[in-house]
Amino acid sequence: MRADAEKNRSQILTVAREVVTEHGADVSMRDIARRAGVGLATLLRHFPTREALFEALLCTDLDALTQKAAELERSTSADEALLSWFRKLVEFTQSYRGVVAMMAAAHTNPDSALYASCAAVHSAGARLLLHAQREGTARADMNGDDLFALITALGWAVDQPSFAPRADHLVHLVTDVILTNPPGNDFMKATP
Amino acid sequence: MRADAEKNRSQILTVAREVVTEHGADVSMRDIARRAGVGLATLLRHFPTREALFEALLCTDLDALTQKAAELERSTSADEALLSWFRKLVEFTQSYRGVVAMMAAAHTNPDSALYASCAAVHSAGARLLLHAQREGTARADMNGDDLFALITALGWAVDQPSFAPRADHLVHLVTDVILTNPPGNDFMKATP
DNA sequence: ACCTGAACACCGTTCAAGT
DNA sequence: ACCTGAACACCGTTCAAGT
Repeated sequence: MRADAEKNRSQILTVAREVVTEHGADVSMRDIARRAGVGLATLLRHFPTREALFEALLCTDLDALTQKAAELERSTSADEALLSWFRKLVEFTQSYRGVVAMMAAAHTNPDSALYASCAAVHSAGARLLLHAQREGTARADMNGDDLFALITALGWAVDQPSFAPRADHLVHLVTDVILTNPPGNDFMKATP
Repeated sequence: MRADAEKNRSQILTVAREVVTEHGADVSMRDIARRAGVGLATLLRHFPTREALFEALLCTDLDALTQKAAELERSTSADEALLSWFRKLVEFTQSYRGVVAMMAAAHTNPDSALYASCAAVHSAGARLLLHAQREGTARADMNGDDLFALITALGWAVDQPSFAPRADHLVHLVTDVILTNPPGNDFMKATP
């Protein structure tokens, strides 16, 4: 890549991170190009689609998540690994507003620039689930798709301003359903 | 309202129902106006926003849902009432693609044309939950917001093509978390 | 090679001009 | 009263023209 092209590319990525952090994943590509000081056409040749841009923005974090899954699998018990990875992933979905919806859409069509990363995260989660199921600490009537659906659904809900305040509690509720013997399962005595 | 205006209004509603059923809630207002054979400006004066249009499209069903809650509260046990109303509501969210996201957004801002209906549904659900909690059949550490969040999150997930096939099972998983003593809770023996 | 402005077909909003 | 076409400011896509 030519030097000026490389400079444009990194400039775009830096600015995109700022703009998206501020205005969410649905911000117009034109705005990003404007704030990066390049033509819209230039932005679109570096990143032909919005998802291509986000693939570049997220790949580091997504790779870290798949790696984290393997790491947790080694270091702790299967149920704890699943639980804390679940939390990590939900937390990740909050990195930018609207990014969960994009990932869920990408998960559907293999042509998306985000498809590969999503698939990797998906199977990393499926592994953790399977492991916990073999030990009997995760409920047996679930598969990787269910896990991914619950995580993204949760991420989407927490994305909504009206549900955000209950975020931690909602995570707690949903993780409860996954583990057969959740830690501190004393909700009968708890109060809202 | 003048006779021709009334005719336009009902024509718009009929056509909108068709178009939205086919293309989802995000279809362009222009398309609806086009297929209804009226100018775009006409459509927009009858329904100034997309949400105003949907309020008209959904109000019958939404009213039915709030009424159904009261009906169930009388006719069956608190946990069964909560459970079957939950299912009804999730089912309703599938009436048009993308309608859940709109309702969740409407739930946030009181200026939305859909706000009132959403609030009514919300409090109907909260009542059912409270009733079941008093009997000890629904977990105590939940409130109406959590219930609404779980339902819409589930509706959103089922809206995604990749998660749709697991819809019934996902509903089963999430309802399990709400009831303290779910019916047929034998998931340890079940297989995916 | 790489960048860019402009043309294009779309969107929802607004309003002056028609009946 | 009600309807409508058109102008407007936006969007993402595409491409011929520039360096």
